[in-house]
Amino acid sequence: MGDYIGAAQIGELYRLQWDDSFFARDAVTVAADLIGAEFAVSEVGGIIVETEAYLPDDAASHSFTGATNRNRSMFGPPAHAYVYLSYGLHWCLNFVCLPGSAVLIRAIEPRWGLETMRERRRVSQDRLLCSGPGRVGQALAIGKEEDGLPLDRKPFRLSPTAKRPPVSAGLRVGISKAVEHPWRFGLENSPFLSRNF
DNA sequence: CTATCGATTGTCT
DNA sequence: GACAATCGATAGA
Repeated sequence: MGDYIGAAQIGELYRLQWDDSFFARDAVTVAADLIGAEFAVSEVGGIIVETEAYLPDDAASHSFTGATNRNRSMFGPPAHAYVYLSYGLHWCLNFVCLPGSAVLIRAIEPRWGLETMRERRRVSQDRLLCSGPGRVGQALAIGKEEDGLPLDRKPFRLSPTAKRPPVSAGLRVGISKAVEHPWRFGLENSPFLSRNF
């Protein structure tokens, strides 16, 4: 537990603390603060460039109607993974924040393990390796086994950036309920976004 | 570039 | 039985 001070209060000298206290906050704030962070699974990964927040009181959230077998880890401790299967095909990764809330990792700028990612993804351009939540799951080999694992230990590596990057905000993608909230965040003008803002 | 559509299966009503 | 926090292919402008 630490003395994390919100980014808004101390500007560029933020993220003094990178532990449970970072995630035990409003998921919308966490989603914005994660842009620019380094993230890897077994040494394969890069820079988080796109996220979305999902809240307990949010009709688009898997947690909206309460705890079930699928969303159990969303109600577990913060700073753990929540992994679900999307459309019966794509494994998607979230970081759990306060109970019933999480941040979906939507895109990563590939930086480490590029060859491994290319073998797993088999796409023509590197910009397509991790530009979408399902693509992130495939490139980083996320599956059911990662559901509920703590983020501060292997196979994960997560670390802050030295300074706050320019962040864009917009509407969340691919949902049919609670569409009006601007809870999607991205690294401004990044070529590795799932789509532009 | 945008629009549309099929794939595929765990989960919940 | 319906639906889904998606993706890739394809057709057309």
